[in-house]
Amino acid sequence: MRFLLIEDEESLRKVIQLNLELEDFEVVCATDGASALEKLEQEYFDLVILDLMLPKLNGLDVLKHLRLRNPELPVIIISARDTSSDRIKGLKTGADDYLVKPFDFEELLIRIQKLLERKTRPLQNIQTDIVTIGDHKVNFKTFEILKNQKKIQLSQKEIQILRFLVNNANTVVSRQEILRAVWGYDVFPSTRTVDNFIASLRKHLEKDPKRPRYIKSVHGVGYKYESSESF
Amino acid sequence: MRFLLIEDEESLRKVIQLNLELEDFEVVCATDGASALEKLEQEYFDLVILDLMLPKLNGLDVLKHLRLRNPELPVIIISARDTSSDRIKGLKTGADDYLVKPFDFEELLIRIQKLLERKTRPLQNIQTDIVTIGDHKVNFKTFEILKNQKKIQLSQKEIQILRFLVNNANTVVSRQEILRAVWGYDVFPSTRTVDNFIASLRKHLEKDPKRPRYIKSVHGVGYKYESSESF
DNA sequence: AGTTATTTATAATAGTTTTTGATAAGCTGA
DNA sequence: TCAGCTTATCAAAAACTATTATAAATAACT
Repeated sequence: MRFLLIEDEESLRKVIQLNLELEDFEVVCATDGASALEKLEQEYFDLVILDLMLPKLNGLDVLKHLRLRNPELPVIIISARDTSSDRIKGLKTGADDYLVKPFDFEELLIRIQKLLERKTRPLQNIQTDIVTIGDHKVNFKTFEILKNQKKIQLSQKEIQILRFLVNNANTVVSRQEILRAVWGYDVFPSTRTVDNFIASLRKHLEKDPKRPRYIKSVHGVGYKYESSESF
Repeated sequence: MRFLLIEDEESLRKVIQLNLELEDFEVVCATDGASALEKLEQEYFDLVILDLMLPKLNGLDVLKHLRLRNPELPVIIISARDTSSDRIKGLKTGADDYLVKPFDFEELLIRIQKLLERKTRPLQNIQTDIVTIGDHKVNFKTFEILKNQKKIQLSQKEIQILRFLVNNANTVVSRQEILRAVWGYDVFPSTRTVDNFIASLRKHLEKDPKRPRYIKSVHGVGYKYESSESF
């Protein structure tokens, strides 16, 4: 689990980070609103801990911006402000929980656990081994595509990327998400690499790779596998 | 939706009950721990609001009993006790949220809504990701507009601005607010840029872009998305 | 080791989106 | 009504993103 901790005050940040790491969470920190948004665009996180009083861009604006792209990501606000209207404002803007400073680390931990418990990705993880895409049949078990009696072998990375796209059918996924899903957390090649694999998947699957019917690009965001109608 | 409100102090109980009923929830009350447990055995509830200081059987014990039978039922504790260890004890015993008295009714309502949302998440999300605007359907997940069987891809900024407008339906938002929410960083383009995106959204969504029905201009202030259900 | 296939990087080109600025049109209040 | 300010529209420039081909690095196989 990877968290983004957005907190400008150094001592508190260090304490929270250390404690979360002791609980075996991976913690990335940001110390102001602008850099937090940058990280949110570029990396994947499972949960965000957000201080409201930040330099450059205040916490609520960070939250608004984040929610436009990512309506699901669990966000816990930590703030010294403790009036009812502060809490209401935070929750209304889209935070999942609001914790008043100073707080016990244990309470933060419990609230984190409660949020993560609920986060499950249902439907999309049902894995079938053979998927029909147009007039091709993809066998994820044997790494083959069957196209009018002809078999084509896909490579490891090709099939993994295709699997990820198919699992998230009709949803736009960013190159970062693909990298994380296929390569894992640590060592990434560049996002251009993803483009190359997309190109070769299109060569295999699309009648006209220049006008893809199934693997679509979404400019500025990523790619999307389109199966049926998405409405 | 049927709630069980467990609170012995009459005036507070009445206030909460009345307000929840105004929100169209059905509210059943219990005034002590024993009768609360009895009701929980015999009737169905979608959510429980639980005061901790109760005659006969204290709130935490009620919660313990309840959880044995019903590990999923959302429970919100309301309590005058406000130390960290009280809150931790409550949450650890299995409450989903903990609200300190005195509280604004609005905050209780928001927290209730957040809990109920999560319960029904899978289905509800599909609904909130697709919004109908006139005879168009906007899919915020795929960045598309469906307009008599035709799909149109929206750009990133277009969809984000539209989402912001829709999130703030029937409220006037200034260009500055749009810039802050969508661009976020400290270097902004001019507010004219917003006008351009509004124009292109109108081109997509409005029958007659010169006489917009949904995305209205409010002279001197900004724009307002007027949802069809506002009257 | 040598050969082949796969994966990653790079760079030029093509394609889109975003921004700007100029001008026209629209509102508002004295 | 008219002056002064706000908003709409358009086209062109700038900024950014995707695709493609090609080549280098790595791994896998015989």
